[in-house]
Amino acid sequence: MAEKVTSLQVAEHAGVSQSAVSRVFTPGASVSQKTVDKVRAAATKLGYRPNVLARAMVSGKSRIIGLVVAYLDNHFYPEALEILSNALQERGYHVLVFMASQTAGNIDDVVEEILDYQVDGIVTASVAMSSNLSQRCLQAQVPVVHFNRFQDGDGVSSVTSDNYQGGRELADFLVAGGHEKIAYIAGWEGASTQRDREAGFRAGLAERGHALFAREVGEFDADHARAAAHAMFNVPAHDRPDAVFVANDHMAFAVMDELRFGLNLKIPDDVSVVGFDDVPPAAWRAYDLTTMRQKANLMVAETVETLLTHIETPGAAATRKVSIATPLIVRGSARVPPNLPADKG
Amino acid sequence: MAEKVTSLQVAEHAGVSQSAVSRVFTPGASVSQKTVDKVRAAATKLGYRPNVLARAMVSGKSRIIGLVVAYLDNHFYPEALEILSNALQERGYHVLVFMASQTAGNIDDVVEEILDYQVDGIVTASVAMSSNLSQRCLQAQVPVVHFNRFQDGDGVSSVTSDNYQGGRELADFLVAGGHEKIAYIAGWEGASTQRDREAGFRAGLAERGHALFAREVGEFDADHARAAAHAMFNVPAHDRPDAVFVANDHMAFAVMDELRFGLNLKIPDDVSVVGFDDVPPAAWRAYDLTTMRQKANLMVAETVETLLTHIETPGAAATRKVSIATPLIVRGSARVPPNLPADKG
DNA sequence: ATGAAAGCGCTAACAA
DNA sequence: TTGTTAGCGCTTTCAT
Repeated sequence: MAEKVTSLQVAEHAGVSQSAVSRVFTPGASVSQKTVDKVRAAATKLGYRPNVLARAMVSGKSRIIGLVVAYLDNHFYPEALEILSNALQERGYHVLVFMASQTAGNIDDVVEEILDYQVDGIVTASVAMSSNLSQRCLQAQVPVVHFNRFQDGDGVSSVTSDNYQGGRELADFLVAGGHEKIAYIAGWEGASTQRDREAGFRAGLAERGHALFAREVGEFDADHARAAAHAMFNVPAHDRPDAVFVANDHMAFAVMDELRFGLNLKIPDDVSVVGFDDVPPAAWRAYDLTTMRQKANLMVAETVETLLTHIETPGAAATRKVSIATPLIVRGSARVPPNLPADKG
Repeated sequence: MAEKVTSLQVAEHAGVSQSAVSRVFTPGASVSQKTVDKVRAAATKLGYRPNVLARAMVSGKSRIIGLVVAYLDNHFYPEALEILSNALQERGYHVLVFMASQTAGNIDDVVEEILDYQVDGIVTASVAMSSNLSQRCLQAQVPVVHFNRFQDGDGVSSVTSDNYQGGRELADFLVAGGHEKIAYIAGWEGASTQRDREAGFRAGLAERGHALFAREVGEFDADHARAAAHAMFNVPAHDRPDAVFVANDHMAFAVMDELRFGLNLKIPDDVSVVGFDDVPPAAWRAYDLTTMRQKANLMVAETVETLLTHIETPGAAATRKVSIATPLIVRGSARVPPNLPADKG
């Protein structure tokens, strides 16, 4: 029936000092078995549990990680969030969510708010930070890891896929598949993922004596992507690409729908489509999308590792820029090079 | 360069008392404009921001809402989470995420952990709580709202769609469409949403002189659903249903894929498929799924409203059981009754 | 309107 | 190993 049980009450019940109670609930502390027993008994009886906030105040460790995330409609992020939250939970941390509207200025306010909660660390998912802001976190001693966004300079770590190499291999794959008119539908131009994927893709094409045949911008948004596809493909057959790399799966689905149902093109007979991410719907039979897989669990593992290292050895750890290889997942949405068997992932 | 600025430092800089600083940052407090100016100036200069945790300790209000969520793969939940987090953020609250593994016992531990953070309220998304646990929250004075799960008794509020009525209208729709052999693929049997949708569906069929032709269980899981569809439809044509209601969209996509690509059936010519939720992929042309829309934003709005009412008027507010109507979204995956024009939602 | 003083519940020296 | 004593940074009486 008690509304709030404190360590002091437990102490009185157990006939020990308040600090004894504290020690019982502090992993590495020195307490006799007898004290432990008495305290545990009293605690259970009263329903006592340590107040995390009070602990945070004095210890300076809140065991809260702030997560800044911009949009959850691309299924890659919910997936990552689930893995991240689970991984941190196992290590005794929890995720406090902050939605950052697309608004540029907004992100600054959001970070300030996060800092107000005395978080032990910050993960930004697909959100760039002004170096001004990075400074602020640095001086507040709060380590930051950019997830799925590369940013150089600053003292911030980042974990990304090797987007450049991924783009390049996609170019290889399409050229090897015998395509001649290869196009690209870009994501939001402010994103490092977009930049790197495109740069790698162009480099790959160039290496094999090709160049981009057409290009539109999809902004990482389904509606924009659909419009981009329409503009790109609603042209005389001669001007129409025979392959297109769409900068992420989320857009690729909209593109495929527009091509098949809007423009009556056959995939991959009339046009090959490849994406990037390998989110769950990519494996659905209705899309069966050939794509580069972003290994979400590996990316999260590196993120957690980096963050906790910085938290637990303050100042000591160097900023890391982790880049993770993306395996090509060959499915049915793109014509396959003769010697490469399709593998239904 | 300062690492942590306290109100005391600001006070010294501004030449006022520490409590004056506190008052400046407390909305309804009485301070002279002069003091406000001095303090604000000093605060800005030093980069001071109030420590939310310290404030929480003394005021008893953490402005943290604990969210328990089980899985994010059904796109309905990320969507809801995004709306929820934004709505709370606007009201000055933030969401602390706790993943509850499917494990039954786990949920108890998770709730205890949440309570440790002195949250002001708890939202459970599609997670049931033992009444034992509800008690615990009640006595801790922490209001709980079940999102998308109905639970009677206890002192917990809940916000759901009107799943019973939704199921019933789906039955109406399929019968009116001239279907004779109507089947159902169930979700996880422990879920109130599953129970209510099925009960409503059966009632609707019965009212019009029909009965369930076949039934399988999909557990709200794509793989199970696929297997269920296979078992249900891989039979002689005579025994095959001509319509199926799948308990949520997430499963319906897997079912559609199995029917079309696994068993070579035409939708809706050979079989009509309807779902529940209206998650984004339902509108994708490759699925074009007729479904009942769960109004996520309305559900979230009610959840927030309920929760904050309980938080701000402790004890006073009555527990609410909100139920929200689900409009039928008619698309192309089901044969349409003659007099009802298809509306491409 | 303002300052002094008393905690919120806890951890971390410091003695003993 | 244990108890005593300071605070962590803030809000909130209570005087003034």
